[in-house]
Amino acid sequence: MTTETTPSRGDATREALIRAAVEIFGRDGFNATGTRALAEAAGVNQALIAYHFGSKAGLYLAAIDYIVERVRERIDPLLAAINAELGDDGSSIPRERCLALMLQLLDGFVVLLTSDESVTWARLILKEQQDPSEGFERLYDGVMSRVIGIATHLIGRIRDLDPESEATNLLAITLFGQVLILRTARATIERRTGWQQFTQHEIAAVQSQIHRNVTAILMQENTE
Amino acid sequence: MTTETTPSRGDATREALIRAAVEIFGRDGFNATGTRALAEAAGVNQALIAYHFGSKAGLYLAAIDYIVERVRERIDPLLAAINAELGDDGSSIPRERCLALMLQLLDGFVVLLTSDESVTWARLILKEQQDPSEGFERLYDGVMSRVIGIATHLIGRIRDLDPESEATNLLAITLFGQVLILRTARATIERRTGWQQFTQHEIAAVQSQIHRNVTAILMQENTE
DNA sequence: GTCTATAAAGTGATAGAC
DNA sequence: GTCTATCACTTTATAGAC
Repeated sequence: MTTETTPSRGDATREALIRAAVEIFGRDGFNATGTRALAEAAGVNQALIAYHFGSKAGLYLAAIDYIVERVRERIDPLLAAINAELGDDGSSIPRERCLALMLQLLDGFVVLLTSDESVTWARLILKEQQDPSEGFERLYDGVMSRVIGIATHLIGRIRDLDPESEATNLLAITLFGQVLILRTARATIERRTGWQQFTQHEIAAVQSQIHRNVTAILMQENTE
Repeated sequence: MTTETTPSRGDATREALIRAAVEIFGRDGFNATGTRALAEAAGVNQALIAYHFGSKAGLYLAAIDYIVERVRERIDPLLAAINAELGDDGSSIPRERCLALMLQLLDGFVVLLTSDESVTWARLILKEQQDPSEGFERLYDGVMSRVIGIATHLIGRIRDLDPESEATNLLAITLFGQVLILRTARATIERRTGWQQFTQHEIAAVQSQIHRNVTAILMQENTE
């Protein structure tokens, strides 16, 4: 009657395949991943991939959409809170408060990037950054543009810059670079710090370092 | 007579295969890359991969070694110059000079990471960071450990920290994160800045931003 | 919606001629 | 050192039974 139906057997199959796809596509890449490996990991028959998603490529895009949804579940509340405080044109907010919001945003990203699930997501997203496919559009529109958009907005207020300018975007990018390195240089960080996984201690250490760096960068006197 | 011989036909085949391997393994990953694609890109016969390198895996490791050599050609002079100035225990060097050396090191990395060749290298290295194979050992020992080793040494002098400590390594990692994001978030940066490639203007913009950030981070008053 | 079976094309490695 | 031809598998997608 409506689009809201009770979960059917097919829905369970779709879900199992998508979870397996995020894991296996992320690890091996699209071309190196076989439909048999996907089906086996999901515990379903190989022919069901074509039935439910049309093709291996269809399953891949479903996996990308799944990642976007999971990431947005985590960051949308944070982004909404910042947006609400910034308001339509609440340029009366002091820069110290904007810095605090920026640090909150980065803290959220540290937590996200140190979560176990993010290992798999990061692998897939990194592949799309190096060789964008149709999936990158969905990642960019769903996650990246929203996050950097807020960050440039905050930075614009803090340092009295045009949020759309090349310089502001570049500054935002270098700030996030400090956090994203947690996943991009994964193996090297394990070697240098001995960290095998991120517990409360490691997360706090990273957040504290990021706080010091970002405060120093954004609160320094104007130069040049 | 000696190991120094004139280049033979086989040497040209080896070189062509390695160049093709860096390109194609980097783009598609090890498992998704076919020996026929490698041979065709190199303009040689498919059977010559097994003849010269034993297997597809042998060619892959030769490609990793090739990248390590090319990167070291570029960074070893810089590292040697810094090491020479630091000396055996020249703790008399002022921290301002150490900051200048740190900025030189990061400038060199900006130039390296904005070069056309580095697009391909970065793809392969990123894959090894996410899923380390035997190749990662060679990358880490040949490049990463040397670079971060120097950086933690410099940071130790500038901020009076133990170069081996977790905190110093974490600080060094966040500094390099600002630069490495140039390649890791490749597609997003193109979207936000409109930069299609890195010319003199883009390189200067990045270096200038990194200078401001790193100076602010390393020269701030001690906190906490 | 799920299964088995299979068609058509692709895989890495190798044998053997030159 | 390079070639062709081929072996033994694996691949995606689909046809058709249930």
